[in-house]
Amino acid sequence: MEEPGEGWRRPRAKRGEGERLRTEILEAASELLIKTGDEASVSVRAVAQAVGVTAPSIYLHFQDRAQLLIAVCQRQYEQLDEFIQARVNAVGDPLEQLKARARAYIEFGVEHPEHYRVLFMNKTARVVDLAGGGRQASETGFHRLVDNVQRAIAAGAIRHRDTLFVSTAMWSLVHGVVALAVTLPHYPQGTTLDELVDYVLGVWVDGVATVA
Amino acid sequence: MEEPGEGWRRPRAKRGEGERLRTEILEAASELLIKTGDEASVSVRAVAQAVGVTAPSIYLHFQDRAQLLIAVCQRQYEQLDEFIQARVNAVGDPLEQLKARARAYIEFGVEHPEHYRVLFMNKTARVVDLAGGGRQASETGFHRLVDNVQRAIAAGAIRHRDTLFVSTAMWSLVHGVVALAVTLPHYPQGTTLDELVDYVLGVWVDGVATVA
DNA sequence: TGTACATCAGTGAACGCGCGTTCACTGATGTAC
DNA sequence: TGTACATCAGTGAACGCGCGTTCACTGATGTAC
Repeated sequence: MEEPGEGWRRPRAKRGEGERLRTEILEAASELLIKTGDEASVSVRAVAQAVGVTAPSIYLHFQDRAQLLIAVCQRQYEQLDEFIQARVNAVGDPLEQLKARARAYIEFGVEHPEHYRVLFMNKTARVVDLAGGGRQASETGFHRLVDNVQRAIAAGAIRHRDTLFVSTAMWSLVHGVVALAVTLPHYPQGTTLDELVDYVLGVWVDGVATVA
Repeated sequence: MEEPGEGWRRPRAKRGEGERLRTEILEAASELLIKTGDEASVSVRAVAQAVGVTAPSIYLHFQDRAQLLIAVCQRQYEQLDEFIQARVNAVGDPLEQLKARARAYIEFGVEHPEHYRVLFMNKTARVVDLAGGGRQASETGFHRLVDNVQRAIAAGAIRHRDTLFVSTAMWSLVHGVVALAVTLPHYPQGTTLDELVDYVLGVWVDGVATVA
């Protein structure tokens, strides 16, 4: 934070630099989401105050609060995608890639719990809006999984033939782990998350190799 | 509904029948949760209006809004437990019981999506509060699962020895399915939920039999 | 070099809303004598 | 059988709050002549 608390007022941007505020708003909203851990706390007024600007200024760059939140998620979604790809690309074997993908997804979710909530656990999960508006960025995530499953099937590591079907099942599995982890304070009880993930993925790859 | 809309006012209870209002409040709150599909819409005022009473009357029976919501969940939690036990008791084999349990859990969640959200997907999941206040009702659910896993291990259907560990993993699996089902409008894509559940459970019981 | 003007990045005040909660009260119901 | 009284199940009005959003505006920055 360079700004000193409540009364701070951001210096006005030079001409032509109006877009800078947009970025600052997005960053402040994202920070606020992390800090408060609650989507409801990311109000137009709170974001404006964090940036050091009055509330109506937000509307210079976003149509309304909903669009602001979608934009926040768009960014986060892209970061999730990058994070996963970096991990996956470090591995060669399709099945190992699938496991690396799952681990990366879980790690990212656990480390950005409130963003994960907004993206995948909200009543109308933001990932859906993303699929509407910024189709490209949004669909990549799941389709990369589908591709990965495809390669794993081709390599003989997965028996079932419908890639979409297997991908959906696998997403459900990892989502369950993340969703409980970001929700229950004492999860997982009596063990570590890593151990649990090892076990779950172990069971999964074993079963998926033989079940049709 | 016996009451005709907005202007309705519930006749006042006879002396000694004050507790009746408590039940009516709980029922109205539960209905409201289903109808609006949104916890935020279950406001003290909205519940009061649905019952046909003024807002302050709620405070005759509940300390505050949070306690009201907890009580709503308490009821729902008990119903979930009953529903699952009925299904499980219709089966003999421990592993089949485990599958029946999973299916029942998923079915209940999908058919009471908003209650499921409040219980298991909220930021501070209500199941946690329940564990604090009404420990008995709350802990039963998970411990019945642990018992079931224990029996399945004894029967040789599951290899891993730590029952709590395996139970946590299994809960994560089924939670993932329910959580996505109550969140994504087009889930699961290109197939039915039943088919998906069959596959997921098939993979699970296969893997769990051999993986340590 | 000077000045009138357009543009741009915001501001300040206000709107109406629904919320949880408190407080002093009312009026029907039952009870004691 | 009649009446004073306590109790109980609510009511009505008000509190202060934060919210999203709109609207008319201001004043610094750059541009044209």
